[in-house]
Amino acid sequence: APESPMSSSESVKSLTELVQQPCPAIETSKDSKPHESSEPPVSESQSTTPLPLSGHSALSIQELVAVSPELDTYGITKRVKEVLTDNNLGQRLFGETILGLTQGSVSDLLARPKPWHKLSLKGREPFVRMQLWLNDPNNVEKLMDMKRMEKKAYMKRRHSSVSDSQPCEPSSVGIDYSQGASPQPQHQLKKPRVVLAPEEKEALKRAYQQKPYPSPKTIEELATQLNLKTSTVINWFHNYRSRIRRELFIEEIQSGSQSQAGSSDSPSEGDSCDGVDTEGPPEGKPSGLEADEYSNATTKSQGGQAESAFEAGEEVPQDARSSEKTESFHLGMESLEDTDDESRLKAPRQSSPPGSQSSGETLETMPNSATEEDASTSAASTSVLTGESSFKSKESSEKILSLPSTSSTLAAGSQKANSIQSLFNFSEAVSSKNTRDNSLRKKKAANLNNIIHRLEKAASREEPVEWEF
DNA sequence: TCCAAGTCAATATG
DNA sequence: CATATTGACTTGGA
Repeated sequence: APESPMSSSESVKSLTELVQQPCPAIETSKDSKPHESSEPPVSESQSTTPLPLSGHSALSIQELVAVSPELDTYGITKRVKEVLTDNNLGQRLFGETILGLTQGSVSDLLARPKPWHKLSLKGREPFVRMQLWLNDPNNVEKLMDMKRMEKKAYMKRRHSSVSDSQPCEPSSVGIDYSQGASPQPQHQLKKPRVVLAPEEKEALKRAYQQKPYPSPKTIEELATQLNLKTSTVINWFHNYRSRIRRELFIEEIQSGSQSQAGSSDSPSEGDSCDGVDTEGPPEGKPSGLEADEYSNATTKSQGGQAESAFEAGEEVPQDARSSEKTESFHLGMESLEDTDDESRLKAPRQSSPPGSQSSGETLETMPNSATEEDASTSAASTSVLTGESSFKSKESSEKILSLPSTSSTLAAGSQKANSIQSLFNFSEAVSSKNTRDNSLRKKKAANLNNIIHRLEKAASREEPVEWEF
């Protein structure tokens, strides 16, 4: 139903051609790459292409990816989703047989595709596979067959095990865990999977707002205070950072470039914070990707404040799990730093009440590298807290760095390609919904921290890095 | 070593 | 059942 008028179709061509007809005879056996030369070592490793790969061309997917023109990841996932739902094909089947990925990964990929230019070679692979699949006239049919086969196998199995009530057939490979006895005990060999409580996540998010890249010391403290393993805290930060980054990417795609300097959305602006963060559900685009998550610390400043947010958890030695914890602390965000030594500049008392205007600049400064931590922390956190106001500096910084925005200046081969897709410019299609401006803002603020971090890191270096935020 | 990018796989949700 | 979320792990780069 949703429109999908785009005249896309052709863009696809190029890739198809690359696949279908290039490579003449040259057989392969160990490849003798027809291309240039580079990278003599590595590459092969082995098979690398367990999947069908439509018609099995002589080229490996990796090679295809390497020569693939820029693809419209968003458009591809959109079409794949359509085809799958229209034909009642599940992500699991599709993922396992076409992409070689698990259901969860497919779900993620389809829901939040990253723009092509942000993907690594590895990350592009699934998209090339999807494109290939879309180009295959029998794609659906093949998958349907697979589905049937699976069902048949399943039926067969069921049939055979009918007799005994306990189909317990460890079957499969490997040494079964034999004396498992009752499936109750033991299992602990597989780790229970940590599940962070909402309060713990909140606390981590607050910590993130203050310092996206906590020092080992800070991490240690967080772990202790939240009663979590250090590795869990580290992993959480890694995951959170990269997931926030991804959210920013999709914003980038959806809101299309459009980054007109100048006026921008002046209205609103100051207000916002105020009360409730009314997540404007007003009207929604079809595909609801509302996922603001990552930023909803929502933190409307106010009240609370001071007091390291975690103080509470401190004196509760008993096991963390299940315990509700107090949860009381209102977003006190404030440096949880003081707990440790700390000394030198104390974070400004600053509670964040109204009027607290950010400390604008701060970036560009930071010349000295040593001691970073503190300085950046306070600066960053301050701006984050005040959110709105900090924008000023944000924009200025962007200017300084001249962000490339959509960049993606193709370059794929010599422009001769002409027909090569043009996708990727559906920009204004959906205009901007300043609805989520608020959350967007927070995300950007978070991203700013990231930028600052990288700037600092590069500060001690010369070379003209390539910044793309 | 740290980090980012990709994934997996357990488990939430629908 | 299917799809979405998410802590942990794997790779590869510096």
